[in-house]
Order: sequence, then structure tokens, then C-alpha cells
Amino acid sequence: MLLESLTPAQREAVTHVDGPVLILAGPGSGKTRVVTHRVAYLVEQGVAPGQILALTFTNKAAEEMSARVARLLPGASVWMSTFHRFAARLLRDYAPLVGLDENFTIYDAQDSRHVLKRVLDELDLDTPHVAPERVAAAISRAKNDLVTAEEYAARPGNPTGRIVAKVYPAYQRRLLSSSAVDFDDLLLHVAQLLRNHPEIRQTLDARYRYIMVDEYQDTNRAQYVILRALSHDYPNLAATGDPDQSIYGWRGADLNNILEFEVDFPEVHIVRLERNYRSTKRILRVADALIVNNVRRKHKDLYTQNDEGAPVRMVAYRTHKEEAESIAAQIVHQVQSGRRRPRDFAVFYRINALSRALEDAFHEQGIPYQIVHGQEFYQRKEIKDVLAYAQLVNNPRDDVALERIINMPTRGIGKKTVDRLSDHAGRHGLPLLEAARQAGMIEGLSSRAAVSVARFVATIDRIGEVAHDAVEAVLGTVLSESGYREMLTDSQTEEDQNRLANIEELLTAAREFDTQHPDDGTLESFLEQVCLVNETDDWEVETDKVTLMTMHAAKGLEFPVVYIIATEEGIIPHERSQKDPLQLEEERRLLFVAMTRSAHELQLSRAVYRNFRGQRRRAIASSFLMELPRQEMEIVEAFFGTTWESGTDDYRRGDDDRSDQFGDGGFGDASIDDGAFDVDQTPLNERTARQRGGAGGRSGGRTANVSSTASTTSSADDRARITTAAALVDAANEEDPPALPSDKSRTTAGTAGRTAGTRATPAIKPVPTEVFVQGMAVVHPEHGLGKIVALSGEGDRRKATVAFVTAGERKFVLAKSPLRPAGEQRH
DNA sequence: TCATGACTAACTGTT
DNA sequence: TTAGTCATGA
Repeated sequence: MLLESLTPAQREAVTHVDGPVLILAGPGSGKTRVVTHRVAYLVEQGVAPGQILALTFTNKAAEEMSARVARLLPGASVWMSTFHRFAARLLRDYAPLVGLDENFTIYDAQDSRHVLKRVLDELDLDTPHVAPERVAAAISRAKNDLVTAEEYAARPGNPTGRIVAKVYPAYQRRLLSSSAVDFDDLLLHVAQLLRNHPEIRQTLDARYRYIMVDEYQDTNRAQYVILRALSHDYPNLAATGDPDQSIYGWRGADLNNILEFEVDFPEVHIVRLERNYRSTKRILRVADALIVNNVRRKHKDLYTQNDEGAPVRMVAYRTHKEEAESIAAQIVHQVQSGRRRPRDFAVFYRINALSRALEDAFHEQGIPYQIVHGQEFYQRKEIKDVLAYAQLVNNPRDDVALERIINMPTRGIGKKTVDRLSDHAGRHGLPLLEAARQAGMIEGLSSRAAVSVARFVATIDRIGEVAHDAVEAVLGTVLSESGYREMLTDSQTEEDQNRLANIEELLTAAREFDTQHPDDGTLESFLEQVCLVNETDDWEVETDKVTLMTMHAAKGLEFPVVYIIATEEGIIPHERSQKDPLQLEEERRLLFVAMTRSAHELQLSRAVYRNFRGQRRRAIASSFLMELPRQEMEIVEAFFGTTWESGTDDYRRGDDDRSDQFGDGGFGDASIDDGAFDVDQTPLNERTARQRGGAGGRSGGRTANVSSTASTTSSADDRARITTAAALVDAANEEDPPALPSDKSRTTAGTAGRTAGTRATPAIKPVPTEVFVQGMAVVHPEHGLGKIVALSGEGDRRKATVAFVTAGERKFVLAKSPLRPAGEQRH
């Protein structure tokens, strides 16, 4: 019955139990279905769930699969995770073998950049300015290719290579001495571990007898080696992939891994899934017309028995703002008409920076949305600061964490002082924290500085005392002991208030973690989780919101309606990929991936003017657009016959623009006709135009003055309709509070719903436990005035540590305590 | 020796 | 737009 719902080809893939299998799966061919069903099938056939390992590239994919497997196999615990998370877990067990402590820290890109810069500074290279980016990329690439620091040093190549050969080993030494790894190290260390310790390899190979890899075309050398090592004695490797969807070449993904699978596993069984169950015929034909332009590919026939469908829309807007507003308006319209729900829509873009205009437009029109952003939340300064305290406590050798927080909030410990500490540490081979302990003995350090440093060390030690408490309590202690909370509460700026809200959110995340891991919830595992998430963890399939994300993040997903914005030269294909034909092909694949996410409707759009680095610049249609079959498409120029009033417009900046754009008094063909668009005016976007016209004064002189000549009727009516629609969207969403971001410095859209309710409930007894928040002033009938230092637990079991002015620190079970907030809570 | 404010250069994608 | 650097004043 498990197999009933599958097609013959899918069934073939699912029921292939022993021996290697390669599943070549085109977009929309039911690949995820195959993987999840295969897991279920294996278990049904008697394979222990613990022997199955499913690896993906993104957390999102891993979660999606877990969820689906859980539906097929309630209760079974199959390990599904990203490569990196899997590697991190393994490394915890074998850390000493690769020169790390068990409690090693995982540095994110920012942290490792910091280390790299320090190394570059210290090495005193003769070349004055090497772009750290460049070096970082080279090191990362080397690691992905499994070239170690020593090996790299042995064979310097180009000029950058020469520098890298010096820097890489120093960088690596530094990481190890901090007992830290960067993302690439996770894979590198594991690959080496498996290579150098045959007995471990054997154990793990036997433990993970059935391995499944998703997106095999995106594996790099390190991942490949890990997979091979774990599939030696038990070569039950099931790889799924599609060469046409390889979009991570820049990260070392090696297409040969999939193209040569048959060479690596001669006895491989190959299954092809070429029938598409997702998209309309039209969408598929358009996408196919694009991808056939790639030279480096194996021909594949995609077909579908779905409907013909609507033509793919190709729209040229005047500005990025109109693009965003039009998309928002279209969504509102469709939701309002009852045809679709917000969750049916997705908007994809090549680079994250392009999301802003969309956010503004969605916000304005009251459309609930979620942004799937790489790491946003955990990259915020305040979050990283707070976590750095925890990291330092967890791993006292973590120099990056120490440098980050030693003067945050400011304690009068400046650069000079840190340099001296660093010197001392270097000379004696100590971690910075150890050096700081000896501050009193370091010459050249003023006594004032020494006192500050000693105070800092004491702070860390106090936090260290509670390191084994619940994570939320640890973070709470960080906030109060470090003075971080005080610093923010003292400040009146809105920015700092937002930071506080974000920190509150972090505490909520910690609380959730504590609840989920009542026994095994160590600080260390929390930090690991936090380091390896990207925000996609908060991408909830279930909620009813429009999804905004990069094309890369879109891989593996599908939506009824897809908008792809900014199909402009330099954006997609990205300017840095234009020169290299191979990279250009990857860009084409990327667009192909984006297009094939869509089931029913697809719109590609571009803007003639787009803000770029704060400046407005002209954009040319992407060359990819010219490869698309126009007979399958509806070509729209959403210019509404508007004209520009010369003199008031703002588009005139930018030196090379002047010549061609205003001669015709509007946006005639001369300035934009690049062959990709017909002049075919469709009032697709009338309402938006009017709305913009109506609100024209809003942005003051920065916006061009637009007078609409074509669409002048019933704008009031339309606006009313839009408002109503927005209200409907809100109403539809009521049970699930819409996470409408309030402004730019909001907490992230995806997580806003999680924010603790700090504003509820005036104090009537009994005081609900959620009223109490970190740092709050409280009154106790006996002990008097105090302040909440730390919180942990949930519901009735929620506990608070309170520091009283006179009575010292005490712990309470909130539900049973007579504590109440001090003074009236405003808000 | 630090903190602060002005200035400048950079900005792909993911773990 | 923003993070990071630099110069200046306390």
C-alpha cells in the first residue's frame, strides 16, 4: 500500500534496497516522494531506522523530508540532516583525533573572516593589500577539494596562491588553537578522520548501512569522499540528482560526482524520472527552451501530462518599485478573489538585497509573507554578541568570541589592551582568556586596563558557574552579568529597542530548545544548532504566507504561482559570472531551477530602472530572456503610457544615462528595446500605477513625478478594494497571527510570531508566568525590589532567578511565587 | 588610551 | 544600504 501511489519508475527506485542506485530526477518528478517512500519502504523491509542516514544540503530540505517521513512512518527516528550537521555530530565524538576539544566552536563566515584578518595582519605580508575575501574563498575552495594546509603549502600556484600558501596554514593553526572549526572544516575534518582511521570508518560504515543523498549533483569533493568512505562495506548508496540543477559550482560542487557515478559504482542501478508532475506544459516548454542552451549537459526529455496552462508572463516594469507593487497587487487580487491563498505564491530573486522593495510593498498592502533568508537572525550583532558570551563560556579557548565581547558593552578595554593581551597569549601559547587572567602580570598594561580586564574575567567566570543550567537561564545570566541588557534598556533609541526584542526572541528560542531537550540540552548542542541553522528553519510550510527567497534557496520546493524578479543582465546572470562560460551555464541552470518550481503560473519580470547600491541605475534585460520562446509567453510592458516630467525626475543621475533616455519623452522603445520585449501594453498593473500616483508625495523628491495619462478612472474605488483585500488577508490569517514585519529593523518576518508576549495582561493575580521577562524589575513581599536575572522552564514550571537589592539572589517557581512586576507595565 | 562620529568602500549564492 | 576604517576630540 506504501507503493500504491507511486508510478512504475518511482516504485523501481523505492524498492531497490541493496546496492547502489542513482536516481536521475528531473524537476517535479517526485524525487522527494521517492526518497521519503524509500525510507519508509526500507523500514518496512526490516531495516532498523538507525541504520538509515539521509543527507541533504539545506536544513529546509532535511526538515521537509523529516516531516514527510514522519507522516509515512510515525514514530520512527531516521537521521535526516544536512552534511554539515551530520559532520558536526560525528566530530563531537571524535574531536580529539583531529586536534579539537569536544566542545569545539563552529565559526560562521563572519567569525572565520575575523580570524583570517587577524592572521593577515600578523603575517605582515609584503603585498600590501590582499582582499581577505579572495583569500577566504581560496581557502574554502581548497578545503572543499580536501587540500589541507600542509598540502597547499607544498604547491603554490598563482600570485594569490602564493599568499594563500602562507596564510592557510597560519589560519588553520589559529582555528585549532582556539579549538574552533569553520564550516568547511566540518567536512574536511570528517573526511580526514575517515581516511586516517580505518577502524572508525568501518564502524560508521556499518552503522549507516543505507545512505541517501539528495541533490547529489551538488556534492563537492569532501562530501564525495565522506560518502564513499561510508559506502564501502555496505555500498547501499542511493543518490538522487539532476545535472541540470547543479547550482553550487562556486562552492566546489563537482558535476563529475554525478556524471561518473557509474564509474565509482559499476554495479549501480540507474532510474530515470523524467515525467514532470508539477508544472504546466507551457512552463515546462519555456524552461526547457532555456536549458537546452547549455552545452555541458546530458540531454533529457522532460514531459508532462498536465494541462497546457496559461502563458508564462514576461513583464517589463519601469522601476523595481513598480515591480514589487505590481506583484503585491496581483497577489492581493488573487487572494481577494478567493482563487488562491497567500501560501500559494513565491517570489524568487538572485540576490538577497533584492528583497527589500518586495518587503515594503507587501507590508504596505498587508500581505503576510515570510522571507527565507540565509542566517539573518543569528547574524545580528546583538544576537552574536550574546551568543559569544555563551560560546566563550562553553569553549574558553574561543578567542574570536572573547575579542568580540571583551569590550561589549564598553568596559574601557580598547584595541591596545587587547593587542597586549594577544601578544602575551602568543608568547606563552595561551588562549586569550588565560592571558586575561594574568592581566595583572602583563607589562605595559596600565593598572586601569588590568583592573578592567580582571573584572571582565570575573564576569565570564560568574556566567561559567551557571553553564550547566538550562540554556535560557545561561543566556539570561549573560544578559544581566555582562551588562548587555542594561546597556540596551538605558538607551532610548528605537534601534536598541529592536535589539532588545531580538534578544527576547533569542531567549524564546532557548526556551524552546530547553523544552525540546529536557535531558540532553547542553549549552554546547544549543550553540551547535544555532550555528548551523539558517533562517529557513523558520520557513513553515503550514503557515499561510507568501514566500520570498533566493533562487538558490528555492531548490527542491514548489509553488502554484511563482514570480521571478530582476531578470536583468548583471543580476541573472550575475555580473561575476558573465565572463566564464561555465559559470554562465550555472546561472542558466539557476534560472531553470527557479522557473521549474512553479506549478501553474509563472511570471518573469525586470525593471528598466533599479536601485543599486543606493543609486538608481538602468538595467538591461537578461540575455536569458532572449532564449525563451515568445510564442509560449505573454509579453507585457507595464509602463501604462506614463510620461516623465523632465526636471523633477530623479533618474537622471548616473552619468551614462542621460543620452538615450529622455529623447522620446517617455519610455519608448529606443531606450529599452533590446529585442526581448514587444511593445504590448496590457493594463496588468493599472491599480498599482494609480496607487503609486496617489501616494506620489510620500517619498518626496526622491521619487520621480509620474503622471498617469492612461489610467485615470475610479482610482478611489480600486484603492478601497485593495484595502479590503488586505483586510481579508489579515482576517484569513487570524488564527495564526500574521507576522507582519513592522519596519526595517523588525525582528525577522519568519520568527516574529515567536516573540514572547511582553505586553499582555495587566497585573491581576495570579500573574501569568509569561509576563515575566528577563531583566524585569519585580517586587517580592518579603525581599522587596529585585530584578530578574534569569528565566527557565515553561508554563507552571517556569522558574526565575531574581537578584534583590537587599536580599541577594533567589530562585522562584513563578507560578507559586508572590512575585509581581514592579510598578505599572506600560505598553 | 578610548569613544565617537565622519567617511569610504563593497555588495552573489549556502553551510 | 551598511559594515568597517580612520581621524578627531575627551
